Amino acid sequence: MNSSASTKERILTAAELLFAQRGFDGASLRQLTAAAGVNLAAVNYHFGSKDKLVEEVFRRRLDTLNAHRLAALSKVSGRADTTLDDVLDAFIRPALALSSDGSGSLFMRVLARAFAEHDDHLRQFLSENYGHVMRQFTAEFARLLPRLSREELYWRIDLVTGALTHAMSGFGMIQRKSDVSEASHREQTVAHLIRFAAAGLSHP
Amino acid sequence: MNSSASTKERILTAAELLFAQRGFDGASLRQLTAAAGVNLAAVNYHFGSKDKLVEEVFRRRLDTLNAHRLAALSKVSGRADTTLDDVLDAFIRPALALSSDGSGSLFMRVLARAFAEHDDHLRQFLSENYGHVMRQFTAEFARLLPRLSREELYWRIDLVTGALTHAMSGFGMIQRKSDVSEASHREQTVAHLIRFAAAGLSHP
DNA sequence: CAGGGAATCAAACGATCGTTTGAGCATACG
DNA sequence: CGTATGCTCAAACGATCGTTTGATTCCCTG
Repeated sequence: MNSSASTKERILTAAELLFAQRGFDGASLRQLTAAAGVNLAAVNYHFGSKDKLVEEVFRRRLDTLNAHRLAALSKVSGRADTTLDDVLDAFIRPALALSSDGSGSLFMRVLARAFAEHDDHLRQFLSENYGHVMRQFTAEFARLLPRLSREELYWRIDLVTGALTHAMSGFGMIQRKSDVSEASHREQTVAHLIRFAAAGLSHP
Repeated sequence: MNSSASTKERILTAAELLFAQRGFDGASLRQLTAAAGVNLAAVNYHFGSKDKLVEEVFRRRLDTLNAHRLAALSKVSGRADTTLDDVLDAFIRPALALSSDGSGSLFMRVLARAFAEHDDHLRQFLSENYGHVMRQFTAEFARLLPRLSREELYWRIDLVTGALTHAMSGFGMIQRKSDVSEASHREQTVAHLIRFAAAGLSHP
């Protein structure tokens, strides 16, 4: 573990890894603080409780992820020449960029766990802090797919969300071949997911 | 809890509910046996350990689910006039039938949890016992989508799996309107998922 | 009716959990 | 220099975990 980072950062990084590997319940504070190289009491001192630590793990990544998503969306939102692919790109590319920077894909696995857990408290936290992002994207999807009823649109967005979360949490993610650069591999993956999502959203 | 069922069945039913609600770690044997109305020691007596109980929860549902899937697949497999929708129907309909019979949708949530957990032991158990089903469906998809490379096919099947698991675990599942019968609502949902999956699998 | 294996029971086992405590250490300010 | 202040530390707290034990009850068979 990087001993130059602050105690809080080291805890957050170790927590992200262990939450991805063993789940929120499965990862104990003793494993976690040992991996981070800090004292057991440091979690409660700096974050208050284990639950607050979980929230901070989400906040740290989702703050930048959603900022990037909204920035990308604002560039294409409302324009007459915007395509469905443009909006999906704004949604998918920032998440994949997160997955590429070292430990980033771990966070998508943590997010997949949060979806699988039907924990009310965690869902409310995510909804309160980051629901507006989904709302903005949904509005733009609705504009580009006027043929779909609200019910139909929600259905398809939900299915696409499931597919993307599943894929980006690293399940069947095709391994990068050694003769392909990291950047071009990511570009291929983005194109891949966009094509799938666009087909699922806009099929007749 | 149904006091007429056997102790093993009552444990399995209560376990399915609590595993869906709180996860495999989060649901304790004390909560579980109390909900089932049996003694704490009954789990270890009848199943050997908590891990074995988890496996039995999967086995009970997947045995019949996969039998139905393979039976439906065998009716359309290899025929010249079989369509993609036919194969998807064979895959989706049995799962949705499971979701409809009372506590069945709980099992899809348990399955979604199993996907989110990257637990090696559980994944190996599922692969060993039920991997052949996915292999048979994959072979049939490959036959009907000869244009796709193996890599491309695996990608799309993985994305579809994520979408279906996500949806059937009851996330955004549209509530049945009171003026629609259960049977016709299920029929609509099957058609819905098939259309989405077909679009995602076969798009150009 | 007597005997015996299967099932259930209350109770306890050691281990591990999240959290709290109070002493000890560092650095910065009057 | 003395003393706040922020942080780290080992140790302990009570609670809960999965599992085991040994006695007791149940029910079938000979």
